[in-house]
Amino acid sequence: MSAAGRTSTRDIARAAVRAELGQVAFELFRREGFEKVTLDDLAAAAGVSRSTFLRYFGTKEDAVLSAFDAKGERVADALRTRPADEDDWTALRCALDTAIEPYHQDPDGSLAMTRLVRDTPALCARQLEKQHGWRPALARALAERAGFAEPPALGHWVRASAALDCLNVAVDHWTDSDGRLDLVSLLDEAFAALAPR
Amino acid sequence: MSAAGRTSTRDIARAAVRAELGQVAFELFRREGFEKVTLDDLAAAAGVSRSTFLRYFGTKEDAVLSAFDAKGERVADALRTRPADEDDWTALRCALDTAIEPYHQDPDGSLAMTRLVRDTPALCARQLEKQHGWRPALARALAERAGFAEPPALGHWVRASAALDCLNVAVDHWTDSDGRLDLVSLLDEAFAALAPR
DNA sequence: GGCTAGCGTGACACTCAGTTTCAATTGAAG
DNA sequence: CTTCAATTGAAACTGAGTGTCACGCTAGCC
Repeated sequence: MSAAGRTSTRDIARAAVRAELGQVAFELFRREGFEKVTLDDLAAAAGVSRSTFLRYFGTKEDAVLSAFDAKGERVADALRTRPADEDDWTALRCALDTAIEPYHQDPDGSLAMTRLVRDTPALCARQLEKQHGWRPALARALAERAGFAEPPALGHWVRASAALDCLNVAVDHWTDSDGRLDLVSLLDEAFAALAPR
Repeated sequence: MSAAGRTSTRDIARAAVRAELGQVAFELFRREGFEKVTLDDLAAAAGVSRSTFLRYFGTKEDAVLSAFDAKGERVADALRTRPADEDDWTALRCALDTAIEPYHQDPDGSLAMTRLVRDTPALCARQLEKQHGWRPALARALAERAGFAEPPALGHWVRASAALDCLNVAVDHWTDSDGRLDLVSLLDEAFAALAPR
């Protein structure tokens, strides 16, 4: 969308270019390794200038990780649509179905992406940072569900964080199994591991 | 320690210089802001060359965060000394007392440090990354306690991660209260928030 | 159908973090 | 005192990210 809010022809073109650049970057990173590839390499491979590349993605990491940006909000939205009388854990678990959808849509691509991120410290760190940024929205969504006004309570923060850990642990194990294990079961198992006192 | 294992005069000097450099960096960052301060500024303020500064701390972030490096191992060690029949949550909660000790030793310094880190995206990210690196040791310690041989089960990873979240949430709230709330109570409360199904 | 204002782009210069190399110095051990 | 290894500082280099500016294309307007 442009600043005015209307989706123009230009915005569509921009999104297409962005997707294309991201794809080129992903393939180059996979083939050569993230740190071997310079911004100049990326720009050359994509047929644009270094300046342009950096205008689409503020950093090298974001060329690959910008796909994650919307995820946090989507999970928070899913959380808000859960029935009000549902307990936090069930609501969180169900909201995370939103987050694992892509892994079912495109298992091979997701596997490759997860591996690339896991094997690249810079990407790993940046992804951690992004996920950390999801927590306020999740905690706020939990607080709203509880009927509280704004400031989420300590418990909401803890449960939001723990749920994200479950997601990460489940995805890690799924990746270690080369995508053979069932991600839904792993996620259930992760949540279950939180329960026993 | 030098490579041989013996602690020599040089090693003592090194440690002293390292502590001094860290202190200078911390004060400069607090006064001017992390990103305003360049490596040249740091070196000049500490009276050493840029090269030397970078030899002591591989990155600008580590000048302030290298204090955290040992923490993960210390918590894992504390975990291993807990009675074998204790449940994971109790053991984790008690092991984390090791981690919050510095906050009682030097509340003002800890408060300043926590704020600096929280308000500086680069430091926040780097700290997150370091903490992420603690999880393997914690998960392994839990697995050992359970009598299992090496590969920690999914549940161990989940509980190790959740415990670290509790620590972080507790410290965040403690910081927000300007250190007025009791960190031990906050940590207890955080762990309690994990329980209710 | 031209005109123009604005956006996307490329070129370039710049700052700064981090790496590497090398020569000079220091200080501990024999 | 001499020798040898470790510490340091100087300097050159790579690469990420920022800022500026001028050019060209295109959408919208008369």
